[in-house]
Amino acid sequence: MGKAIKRRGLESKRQILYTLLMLIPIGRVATYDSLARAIGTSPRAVGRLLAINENPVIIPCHRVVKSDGSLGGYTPGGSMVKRRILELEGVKFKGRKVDPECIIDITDILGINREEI
DNA sequence: ATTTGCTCAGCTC
DNA sequence: GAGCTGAGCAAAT
Repeated sequence: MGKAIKRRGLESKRQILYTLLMLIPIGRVATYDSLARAIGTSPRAVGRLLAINENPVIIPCHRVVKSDGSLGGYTPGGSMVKRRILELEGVKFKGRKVDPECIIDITDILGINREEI
């Protein structure tokens, strides 16, 4: 399985993105950049995909934050709600930003999936 | 910590 | 086919 991504249409990327989102552990958050690199696109594209997505219930888009730890955007409800959800998940906040320790790289998840657990 | 500029991808005209 | 907008990023101040 090395290359998980192939040059498919948007469909493929979206699918993968959703999967990765669901792979993010509770109490942790991933960055747009990480996801973008994972699926082979740019951070903005990820944001766009998340924005257009219409099932926030099964898609934990709230677990995606900016590289700086800032919340970024959140269409259903706003950043306020996003922060609230994250806190509920157990994510610690450092003032206005997410605690760096709670931010994980998606590649790390894949790594531990292969070695540990 | 805050501000500015740039970049990349998707969407619209 | 060309232009605009944006759920961001990086660098500079």
